[in-house]
Amino acid sequence: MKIATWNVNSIKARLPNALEWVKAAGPDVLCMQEIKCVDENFPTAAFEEIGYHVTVHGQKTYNGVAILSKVSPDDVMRGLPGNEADEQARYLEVVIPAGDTIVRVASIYLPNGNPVPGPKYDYKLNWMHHLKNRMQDVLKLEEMSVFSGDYNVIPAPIDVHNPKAWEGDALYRPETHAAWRPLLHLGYTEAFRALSSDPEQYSFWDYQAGAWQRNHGIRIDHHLLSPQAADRLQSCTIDKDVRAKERPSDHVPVICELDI
DNA sequence: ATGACCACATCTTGTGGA
Repeated sequence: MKIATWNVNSIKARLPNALEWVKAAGPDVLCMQEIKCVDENFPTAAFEEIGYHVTVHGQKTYNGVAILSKVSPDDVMRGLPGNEADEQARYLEVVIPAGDTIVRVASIYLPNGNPVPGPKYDYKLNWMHHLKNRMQDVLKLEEMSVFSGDYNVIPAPIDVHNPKAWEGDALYRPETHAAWRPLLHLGYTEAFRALSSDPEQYSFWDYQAGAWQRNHGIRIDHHLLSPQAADRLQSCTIDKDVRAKERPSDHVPVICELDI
């Protein structure tokens, strides 16, 4: 089973690119972030035509997450439990039937958090706390589960072109890492780094300053796997060629393959 | 050395992204 995550930076702006990529890559599940539209405006029919079920948790102008899946999800949850007051659409969880088993998949758009200090950073850390609670509860189910998305966390110096330049940034500060590590300590495996120690592997390049051409990127799009899923992990790849397309998103798809 | 982009809203400019 191939599970992909991709921050598309507006599904309306990215529709031709997204359709082309989904057709070519054929993921079983695609977690999207920053769709930037309400549920009714998501181009559902276009993806149904190429064989996908579409589940959306949208929002006008900002944020918004969706999950495409080749099979119809059994169960859907919008928003993080215990965080019902959150106005921002950043979390969508589904249960995907897979033969005689299931895989739980969440699409995550974790807040950016800049500038620091300030309410946006407080919101980020609070959101990460709610995410940890959910991941802890899901772990108890002892299922294959995959939390995929734009975490807005650069895990380590190897994951950024110029670590010095990011010191103090909400994606890289000590408090952010202190909120990220507990997700792993619960027992989750970050798929890409579990399989590769290669440097200069990024999932985001800024539109500005020729960041793509110079490979000045950061790795912030991740898959966190429960032990049951991690035991089946076959590969995790970054589809960086997508960044060189016409009118690209600033993020590229990251795909993990599970032996299911 | 410096600066460099893109998407959205109902707008020719401000906000947000990372």
